[in-house]
Amino acid sequence: MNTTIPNALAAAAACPSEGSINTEFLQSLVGFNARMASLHLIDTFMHAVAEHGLRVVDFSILSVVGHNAGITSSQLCACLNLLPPNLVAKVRSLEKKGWLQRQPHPLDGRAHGLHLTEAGQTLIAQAEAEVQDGEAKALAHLSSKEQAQLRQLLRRVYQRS
Amino acid sequence: MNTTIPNALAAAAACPSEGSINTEFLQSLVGFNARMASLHLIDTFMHAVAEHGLRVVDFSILSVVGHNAGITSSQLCACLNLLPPNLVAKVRSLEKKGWLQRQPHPLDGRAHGLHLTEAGQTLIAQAEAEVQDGEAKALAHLSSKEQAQLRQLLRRVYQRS
DNA sequence: TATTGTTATACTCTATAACTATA
DNA sequence: TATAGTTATAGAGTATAACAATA
Repeated sequence: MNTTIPNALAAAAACPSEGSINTEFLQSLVGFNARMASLHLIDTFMHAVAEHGLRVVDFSILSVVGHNAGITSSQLCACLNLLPPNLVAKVRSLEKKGWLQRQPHPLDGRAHGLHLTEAGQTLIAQAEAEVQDGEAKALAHLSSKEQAQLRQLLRRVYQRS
Repeated sequence: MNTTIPNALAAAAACPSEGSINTEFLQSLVGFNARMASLHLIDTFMHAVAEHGLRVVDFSILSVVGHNAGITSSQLCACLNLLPPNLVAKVRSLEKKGWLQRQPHPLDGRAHGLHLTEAGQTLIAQAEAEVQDGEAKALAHLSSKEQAQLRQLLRRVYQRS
């Protein structure tokens, strides 16, 4: 007998259609959802900071230095989850662009204190406002209570756990 | 007059100490917190899957293919946020290791349906259990209600926003 | 014409080992 | 001996343009 049509139908049934893809397991993982959400959000403000010639990490560095004048590289690495060798080039390029300065550390001859220049302060003030604005738009469908809840839960995931 | 000591004190005061670093601005961003949380969580189960010779993305690929036999590369790319050229080498290496198979697509001559081998099914079943277990331990300090809340909020961030 | 999968390629990110200057 | 910063380097991740085969 002719089994061509039934087999074809069975084969077609075995092909997940566009909307029917099951990602149930991955979606059950907080880690997967956190990664997808961070990619989505970071993508939104990557374009904003890119207009200033900044990468996302550059933005984070300038922001932390701006709020912590004199911070050292190793302290920056600790709070941004960076490795020291990978920070060197970043600092050098931000210095070259006139936004960051390294000054001798007053208490430790091995270290350098990081400081923003005036141009750096102007830049980061504007960039922070833009980033804040961009995130607000990307999260407009969540209430501010939900946003606060989300921030707090995420912080508890990675702090002293 | 001697201003050495006061200046040194002023300089020392300008050096943020270990615990006093202000990351208030970054912590106010959901995107920053999501990224830190995802890095933390993914790090915990990266070691688990690495013992099977898998990267995190390899794990995601095998898991999705396992739950969606016959899925195409472009569908995989869409749901895992990958670019087609970067999937090619991944699929090839998983095929070479005997966990994945490409079969001619029954309805579209351009495409291939992806399927797990028996070895792939065994592997992913074990890896999924290990990953689930690892995440449960990493999130043990959050109640299951809080974990569910977190998952749901994160999903709303990146889905149809 | 549009789409699937692919090659080639470049750039960025991440990680490790080893060195120097100072503590 | 330990730590801050650095160099060199390797490997993984991410991005774009261009092409062949098929729809």
